Amino acid sequence: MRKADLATEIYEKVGVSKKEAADLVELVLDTIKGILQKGESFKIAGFGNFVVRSKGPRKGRNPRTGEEIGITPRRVVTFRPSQIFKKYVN
Amino acid sequence: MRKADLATEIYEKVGVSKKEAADLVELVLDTIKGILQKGESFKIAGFGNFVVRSKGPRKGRNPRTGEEIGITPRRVVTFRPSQIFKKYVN
DNA sequence: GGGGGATGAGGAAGGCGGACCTTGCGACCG
DNA sequence: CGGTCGCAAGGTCCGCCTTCCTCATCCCCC
Repeated sequence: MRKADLATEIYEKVGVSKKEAADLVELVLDTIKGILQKGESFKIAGFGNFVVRSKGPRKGRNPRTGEEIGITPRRVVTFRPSQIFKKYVN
Repeated sequence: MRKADLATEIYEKVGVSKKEAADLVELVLDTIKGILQKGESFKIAGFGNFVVRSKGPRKGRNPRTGEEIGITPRRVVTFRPSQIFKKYVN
């Protein structure tokens, strides 16, 4: 399932052209991306929260050589799914 | 930042009414939610992937009593942010 | 637009599962 | 065609997950 497939689903749901569907998908996602890039968390009831978290330094390693390397502190975007997803246990 | 704020941002970006903006936000998010609820992963280049993962049984506990409780296996929706978010280290 | 009812979300304690993170290249999406 | 993603191995550390109550949000209707 990719972005194009999402556009298709929306195209089938609503009476818009495939291009319009693709455009608005792009618009919404891009807007969310912009919000997160500003470092701001983002909550959607009945869906989940995008939370920007700060991670401290850590040790990683070069997967090829196995050499240890320091991982710099950074901000990461995490997604906390809504409770509703718990229903889909199986 | 909440869903209503996202609608406002989109309203400012594009020449649509606030209600229309809210509607299409709802539509896109709801569609994504539906995809994930079907247990299907969902990739968006330059944004991130929603991956449905299966989690095995585990032990939790009642936070009030401290009593141990078994956690049933389940499917969870995780979000793997795109590489582009790594740029926003600080 | 504002108020009220209803639904959803967060937090607390603590242990452990598992996700993260490194580099570089091949593959594939866009 | 260009840019982005996935994967490889392995250790560390983080955040998940329980229950229940409170608060905020949200939706609806006037």
